[in-house]
Amino acid sequence: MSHDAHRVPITFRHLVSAGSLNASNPLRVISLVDVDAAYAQFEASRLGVDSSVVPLAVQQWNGLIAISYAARKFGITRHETVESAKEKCPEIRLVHVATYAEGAQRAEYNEDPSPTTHKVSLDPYRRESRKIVAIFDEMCPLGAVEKASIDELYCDLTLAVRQVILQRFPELARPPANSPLGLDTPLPPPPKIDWTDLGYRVPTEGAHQESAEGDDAKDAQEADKQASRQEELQESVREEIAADTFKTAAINSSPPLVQQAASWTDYALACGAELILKIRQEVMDRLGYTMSAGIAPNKTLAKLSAGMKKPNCQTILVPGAIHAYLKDLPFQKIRFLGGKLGDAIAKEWERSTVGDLWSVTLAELQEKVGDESKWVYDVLRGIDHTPVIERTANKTMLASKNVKPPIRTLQEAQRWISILSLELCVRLKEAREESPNIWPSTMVLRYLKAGETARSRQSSFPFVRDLKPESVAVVAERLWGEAVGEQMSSGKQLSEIIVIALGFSGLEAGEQGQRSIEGFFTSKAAASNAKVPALAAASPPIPQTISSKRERALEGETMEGKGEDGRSPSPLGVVNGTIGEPSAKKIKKVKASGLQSLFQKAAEVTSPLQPEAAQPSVAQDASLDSVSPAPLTEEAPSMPSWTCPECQAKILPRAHVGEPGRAEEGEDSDRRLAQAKQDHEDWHFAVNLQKEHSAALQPRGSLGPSASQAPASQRSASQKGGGGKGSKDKKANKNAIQNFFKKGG
DNA sequence: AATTTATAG
DNA sequence: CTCTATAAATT
Repeated sequence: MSHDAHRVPITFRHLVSAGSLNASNPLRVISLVDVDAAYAQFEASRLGVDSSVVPLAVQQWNGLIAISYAARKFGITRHETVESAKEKCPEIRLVHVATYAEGAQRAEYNEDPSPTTHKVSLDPYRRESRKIVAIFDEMCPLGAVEKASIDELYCDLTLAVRQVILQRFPELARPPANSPLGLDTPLPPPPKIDWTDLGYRVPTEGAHQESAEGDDAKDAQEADKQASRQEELQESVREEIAADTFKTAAINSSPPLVQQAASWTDYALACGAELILKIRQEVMDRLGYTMSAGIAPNKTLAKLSAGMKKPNCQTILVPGAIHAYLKDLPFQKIRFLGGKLGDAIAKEWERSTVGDLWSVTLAELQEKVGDESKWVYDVLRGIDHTPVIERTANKTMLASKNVKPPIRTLQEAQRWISILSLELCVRLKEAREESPNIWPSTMVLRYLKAGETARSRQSSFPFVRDLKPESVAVVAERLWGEAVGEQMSSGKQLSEIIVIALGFSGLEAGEQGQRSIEGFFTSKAAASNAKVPALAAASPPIPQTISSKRERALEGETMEGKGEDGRSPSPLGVVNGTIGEPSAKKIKKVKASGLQSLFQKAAEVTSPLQPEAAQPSVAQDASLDSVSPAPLTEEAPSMPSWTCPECQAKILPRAHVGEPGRAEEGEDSDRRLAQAKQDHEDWHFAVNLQKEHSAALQPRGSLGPSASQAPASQRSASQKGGGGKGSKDKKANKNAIQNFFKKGG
């Protein structure tokens, strides 16, 4: 499937236009990075052992929740019991997660915690996670960093890559002066790429490739077949460990591998790989953790790629490799197809690989999966426009406990509530170190009675600068009382509560927190309680509604409404502010799952420029221009000229030239002015991009092996203890930069 | 505000 | 697939 011929040429606009900064840009570069066996590495580090060599597992009660790669070689897997693991590897180092004990002020590594008295704590891992995220934030100043989980994050490297390309090829900032197509002039042929050290490349079709890295993953997998020959296995594994072990695959040197880039897309991905390599090295240097990464044109493919070579490897998936790779991939490995949706599809068509489903039409898909169909259809073809959302802070935090034995009395309830309250308190406090103004608008108490379904009770939660566990507990107990209190208050114990959870939601970085906070006080002012208003008077005057409705609306439009796409963003969060979405809804909705929004909105955006998979894409860069609504809304439609706020240049409507396939019935000088403005802004964009100094990604000599690390001096700024403030400023600055680019200057 | 659903280690 | 966490839709 050599569809190169069909592919739309990559133009200057794609490289240089702020307006082209959308999910369809062929130079889009996304990465998913995850910490290898995260908890195991974290614990190993804490204990001063090398988790790549020492078989180690993290245990939670009697189960294992993380297995070091060294331990995996013994065939030990997640969800295995401690006993079973010891059988497979008698010398395995087992570490129990930290726990909160009654009366303690914080989670600790207790000797032998019991589920009857302790509560598991993942706090230490969240802390490490934050450190890692901070490094990414620091080193990806131009792109969004989205924390996907405690050990995974996405980053959008598109801008950083553009910057690198423009630094290396300054002449690309402007199309040739005499080019009639202007920004729509195709870029010159792409340069060569030195793949040395950039990671494993998923083989492109036809061409048999060698891995630039070791074959660690293969070795790692190899031992996974256990059964009766456990002894031999242990033996062989030991030898293996003694012999070589963990090559620092991504860092080792391999014979130079220089190739002509198949396209600028490939070159861009290679640049992304350089960046990720450096960040991974930085994380290794500062924190000592290995990570695996995928570098690809979108989130789905980046995630798949990251899983291909582990641990400590990064994988690059270029367009030319997508088709062959997806063809035989079990489709249920695709993100979000691993659950019920995937099962439903598998059952309906009795297929298992992505390629198997290529023959299913969109219409057929719609019949069975309704609103998700477009997303599914696209993702099966390697297309995924979901944006990387700048988000490193959580919106909710929940501390839950499966209580054994079940709670039967108020005293027992209070005991667990105090522990859960403490944990929430600790976590909120730590979250505030990063976002000082963050506070939860709501507190939620969830509980599960034996044999029933979960229930919950919630109420608004007041802002308190110096939050104490007791304060949290007061609210929690009130909720408890409302929920089940009466039944057991008088000592008569009824229902058995087997799960109790306490959480915060509506966690918002008070950007303009002041206002919000004031609003809270003024609206509920009443409670004349000085410092700890509502809390002191726990029961009666708790504010009913902090109604963050306006804030949500605001968030939806301000932040996400823009998306990366200028017109139809598909943020994970926002579902309502859908743009024009008339048709999509009518189809029967078999699933009605929470994925719909995500899918359908992402799908909405057609992606003619998508370099991915079998897309016989059709040309129409035109959309890029229509993407700039800004000038139209902010200026009088009839305005014959526009003055650049940046340089005061007076811009006149663009002359009639170029714009193939776009020759509408002219007359709209407005449109041409908008174009001219866009071009002008693009120019600023390019210039600024060239000026900007990327701390992380320094251009390395044309083709040589990765050049020296960016001098620490250049990026030092923050990082030290007082990280709180520093990282905040950093983030603000970053947002400013991003906004600048999004608005086109 | 309450409840349910989906997903993922 | 023990438990824990998160996001979001529905009502």
